[in-house]
Amino acid sequence: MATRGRAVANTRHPLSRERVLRRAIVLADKGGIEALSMRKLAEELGVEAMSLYHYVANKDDLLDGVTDIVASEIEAPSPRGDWKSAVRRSAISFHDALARHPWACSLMMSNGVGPARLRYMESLLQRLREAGFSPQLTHHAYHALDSHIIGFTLWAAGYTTAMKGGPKAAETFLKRVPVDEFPYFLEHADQHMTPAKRDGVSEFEFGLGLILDALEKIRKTA
Amino acid sequence: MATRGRAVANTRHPLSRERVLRRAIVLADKGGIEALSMRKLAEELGVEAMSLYHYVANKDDLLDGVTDIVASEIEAPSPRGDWKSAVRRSAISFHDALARHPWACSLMMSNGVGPARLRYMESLLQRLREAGFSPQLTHHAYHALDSHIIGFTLWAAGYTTAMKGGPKAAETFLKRVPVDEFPYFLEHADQHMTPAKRDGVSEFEFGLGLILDALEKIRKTA
DNA sequence: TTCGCTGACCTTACGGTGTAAGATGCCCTT
DNA sequence: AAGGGCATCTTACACCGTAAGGTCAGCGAA
Repeated sequence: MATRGRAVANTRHPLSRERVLRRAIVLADKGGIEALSMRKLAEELGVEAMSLYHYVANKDDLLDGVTDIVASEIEAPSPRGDWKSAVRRSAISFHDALARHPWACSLMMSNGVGPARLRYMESLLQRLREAGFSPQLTHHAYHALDSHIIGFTLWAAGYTTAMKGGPKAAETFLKRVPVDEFPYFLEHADQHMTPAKRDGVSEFEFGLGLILDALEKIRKTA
Repeated sequence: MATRGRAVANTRHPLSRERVLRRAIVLADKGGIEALSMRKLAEELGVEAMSLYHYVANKDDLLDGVTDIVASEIEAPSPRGDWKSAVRRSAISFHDALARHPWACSLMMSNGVGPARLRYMESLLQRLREAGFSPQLTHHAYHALDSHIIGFTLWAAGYTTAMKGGPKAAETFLKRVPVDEFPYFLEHADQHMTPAKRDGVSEFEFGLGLILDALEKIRKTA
């Protein structure tokens, strides 16, 4: 074997933290966060597991790294235009980034904030303050928005993975629920299965609009 | 050894699914969800790991079980009084249950809905419908509330675990953030560290009130 | 009484995980 | 040519979930 057992790919395309993190994202996107192990990631890179430890301190560090890359995909709110549509656009881009990488939802919460996340937070807080929100109201607005974005997307991630394997699994579950005992639950589930029974607005954007409108009202009366 | 190697505790207090699940909750409350392993749980019960498989099908089944026990701690909205305070009370009790068992947040999302969760959902949906919400608005209201409750509590869980080991770790992190570059972030962090700089309302209840008020407004105009 | 069944519990084993410690050997500088 | 740095590999350990099958107390039937 060339270079006597040393992985050949590395000589043409050496490893780097960037490359390790990128590949980790690909792996997690493909098979979920539980499919991302040091050994599998190393194999994907044509390398042994322990070699990765020259680029990440440990697995937590790796997770911090990929989480911040996902955070870097969030679009900061534009400083121009009205605050509501700027914040709405940014929130939707946050939601989209998490929808692309569903495994990142819980990491966003549990892990520390990296540089990209920090920049996003700063830009959102600044946009709110400059729109005339008080420090206290900004504080509360930030948390209301963050909770909604991550909470909703986490729900959506669980929902879509539960729907994997065709809708037949879901149907057989629903068949088991007695109609006379849980009519409203079944009505709710039905609205999920047949989009025609909902209005056009997505669940995410409805809740987002709710929060933005309520904030606007408070801002004006204050 | 009495009974020739068989664990002695069991003869006085035999195992049962209930007992297994209860102990699992105690273990998770103490050391987080990652401290809950089949082997440690078995040891806690004075038994070998494989014995647990007579009471749970596998670890997922165990997690489903404990999740539904947490769900059973949620207080259903009262059918009396105005819908807003009934739903608020119920949402707060949901938040409290998750605060008692922070590890349950993500399980609530990823795992299937058990009987207790089903009853909670039904009671909330019913309360909304009977307050005059249309099926569509009920659908959206449910998701807005759920997202806020779970999203916020998940954030709080991560925040408090990050604060473990005293506030000195957080302080040294904040010291590293340049004041001139991230003034609004630091203002926000400061509001977390010194409660006096916030108003009296908790972040959770503020966002909850926002959503409830906005829903009430829509309900009345519709 | 004794047989045999049942079912609760245990033993062993396998393939997976993260990672500590140290060996190896290429490349660059001197 | 000698030597050092450093990227990579090897080996090893403790832990994980769980498949397969063994053991034995207690009980009902003969």
